[in-house]
Amino acid sequence: MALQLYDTGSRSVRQFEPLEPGKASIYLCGLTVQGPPHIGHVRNWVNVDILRRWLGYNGVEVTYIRNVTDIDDKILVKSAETGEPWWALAFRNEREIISAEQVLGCLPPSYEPRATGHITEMIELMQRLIDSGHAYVADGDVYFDVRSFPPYGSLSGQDVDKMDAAGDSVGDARKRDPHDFALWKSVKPGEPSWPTPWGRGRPGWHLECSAMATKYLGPTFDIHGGGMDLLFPHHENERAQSNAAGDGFARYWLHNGLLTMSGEKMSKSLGNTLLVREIVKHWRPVEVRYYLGAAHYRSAMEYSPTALDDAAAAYRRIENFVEKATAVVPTSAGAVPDAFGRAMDDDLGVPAALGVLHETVRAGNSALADGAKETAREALAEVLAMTRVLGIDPTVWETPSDLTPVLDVLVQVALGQRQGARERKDYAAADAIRAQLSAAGVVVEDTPDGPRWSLG
RNA sequence: GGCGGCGUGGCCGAGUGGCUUAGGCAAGGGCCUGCAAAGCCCUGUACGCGGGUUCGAUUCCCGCCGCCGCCUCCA
Repeated sequence: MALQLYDTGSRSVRQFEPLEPGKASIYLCGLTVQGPPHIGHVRNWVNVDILRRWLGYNGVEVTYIRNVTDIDDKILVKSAETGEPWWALAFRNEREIISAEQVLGCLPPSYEPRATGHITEMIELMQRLIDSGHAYVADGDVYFDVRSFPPYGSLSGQDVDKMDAAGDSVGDARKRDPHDFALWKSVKPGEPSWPTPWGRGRPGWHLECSAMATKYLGPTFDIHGGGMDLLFPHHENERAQSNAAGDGFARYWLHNGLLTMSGEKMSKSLGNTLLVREIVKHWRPVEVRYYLGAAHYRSAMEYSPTALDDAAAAYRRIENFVEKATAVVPTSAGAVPDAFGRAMDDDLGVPAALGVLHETVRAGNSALADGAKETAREALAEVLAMTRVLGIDPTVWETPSDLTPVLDVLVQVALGQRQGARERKDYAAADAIRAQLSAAGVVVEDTPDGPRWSLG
């Protein structure tokens, strides 16, 4: 396939050539399960989901790993505050991640490894780093020696000598260099710990991703993703650990633009979060998904309810066409238009791809109006193919309830009466019926083929 | 102080050295409709500011202003 992706590592758009033709391996930094997921997190998942679906459309088999960080400082702090065991708190939030992802129609990862389940792999990696002189032990902590790895900083474009030192590092005599970071933290009273050759303790944040990515995807794999905010230090450190240990690690680094709210990054620390479980109370999940996926994945995005309303309206336009066309010229998904494919191949140009989608919808609507059935059918097949790639296929998202047939009978009775009134030219009575239905959420439209109703 | 990015018409959001009016939403006009709704057609004339390069810049270069992210946990 002709997919090109912007690779942060080389700061350029590169042809995507997987390690193994026909297959692609993707690692995404998941969440530290200190809290439930907000829409900034899901934006990232939706974008990866679209990448995955596009690869799948092109016949590429994807292995997708997204980790769960289920042990870290914040989880322990929260646990101490509330009295809920750290593992219960972590698991509760992990389950909500899975729920949020399902609600927004993301295909589940191939696997979601937990940090606490991979201590052995982390110890092995640390041992390799210590043996090769890239890590050292100090008072039961294990640190990565950044000066031993000259490329350190090049992924994120940082120069160690010009960086501010981490605030908590100043005066820390255990570190050889203030920029050294902890691979492993020695045990503190009351905290969970695991045994290592250097004493008991728990993993630092960066180590786990290297250990798990290479365990499931191999020493070298295709794509490593995550939010832009993880580039430094997290991804820089991951790459340093793995490359220093001799692993090729990620071949393409993809970074997702951040979602801001009131002009600031949406984040748990700042407290300006909008949770997935909250937003889906106000908008249908597919509309939320359309909204989150509509901007280019690398662009910054400022949350706005108005923009969400606009996105919902845009999605309904597609949905309306699919409903109408399916009733007249039913068909299944065909191939996507070339222009759509070119847009997607260009670093996942979803905005441009949506342009093609909407143009196809317009052509389809025109064809329906003109009675050009074959043209309409072709448009529908294309629209279904495109919406499937974007994960917004209306025929999948439509969830008729068991009561729909019952409701249909009742609405048809009312519509029959309305038709009678219209034929008598008693428009006041006809409109009264329509108004009553509308008040109950049943939207009635008159079409050349008779009235149709839907739940607005 | 260092690094990266952004500033497009009412809003969201693409893109390019001179025909693309990208696309969506909203608005106005029209067609259709008993009236609506949906749909279709038409309309807005935009690229932060100041220079420079060029026959020509929104698109390239320089400076400035404003905004965002990272340099500390964070998708």
